[in-house]
Amino acid sequence: MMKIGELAKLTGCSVQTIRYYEKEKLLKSKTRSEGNFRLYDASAVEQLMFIKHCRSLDLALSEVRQLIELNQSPGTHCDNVNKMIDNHIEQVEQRMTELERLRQQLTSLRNSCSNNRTIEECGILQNLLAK
Amino acid sequence: MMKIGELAKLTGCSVQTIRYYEKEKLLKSKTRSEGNFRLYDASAVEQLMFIKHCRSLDLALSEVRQLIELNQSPGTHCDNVNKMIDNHIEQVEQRMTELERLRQQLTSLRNSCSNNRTIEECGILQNLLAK
DNA sequence: TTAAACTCTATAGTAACTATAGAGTCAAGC
DNA sequence: GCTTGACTCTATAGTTACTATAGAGTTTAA
Repeated sequence: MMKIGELAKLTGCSVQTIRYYEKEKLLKSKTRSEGNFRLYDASAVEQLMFIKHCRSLDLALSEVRQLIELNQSPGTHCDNVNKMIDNHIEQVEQRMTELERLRQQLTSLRNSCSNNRTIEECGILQNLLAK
Repeated sequence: MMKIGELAKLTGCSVQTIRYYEKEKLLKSKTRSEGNFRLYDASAVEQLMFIKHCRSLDLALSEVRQLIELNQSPGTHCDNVNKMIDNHIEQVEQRMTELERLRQQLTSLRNSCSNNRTIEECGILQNLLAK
């Protein structure tokens, strides 16, 4: 059994994050020491790495919570897992489209000003102020 | 002079947002009515549209605040404006790169599962749980 | 005059943490 | 046995740009 600091080191999560996940009911320590310290076993490392992996894919904690719950019913269909990932891919693609449009707007704005101008002459500010 | 509701309608901002911008020192009403209602003139519409325009480009309110301040010194150089936009473009491009990587990972994850499987067989969960 | 529509301030909630404060626990060295 | 330092505990506030109340006061139209 290890204390929270060791779990943090093993997983690369911060101690506060682990406590936060506990508060959010994503990970619980099975026992406490006499001095009220959280104690974890190897399965906690697995569970936390699972969360970390999900987060690296930008899944929300609410989605991670759903996945953990789904994982408790091994016999049921996994359609909802597939749907979640499909949704997520769609969101990512939508955001990419938005950012591409944004990039074009910003680039065109940037091109409206050259160096060595004054605030008064600044093409960028003129554009932002227009209409 | 108009009240906050009319300003909101003219600019497409919500009433609460306008009050929030005031709190954040981005926009102040010059006077109040006898009954303590905020009163605005045409220049407030301009100022608010400026903020809205900046926000549509995803500039942070702190950056908008800087731009407003810069705009008060017409004679100085506008290098900082240009730099801000350059920085912003860089951030957008960086985020796009991240999202592209994410999209690939999610797609590959999605391909690891087909329909009509159980949670136990789910390729996605297996991947997420793996080491 | 009364009801509806509007406005005011202040406060809490959102997401996923991070960063304190102030107190308690534990292990090592003297 | 005592102290020091490293660690842990809970609780709370801060981050960003709003949104959504609550509870009170103001104004306008019927």
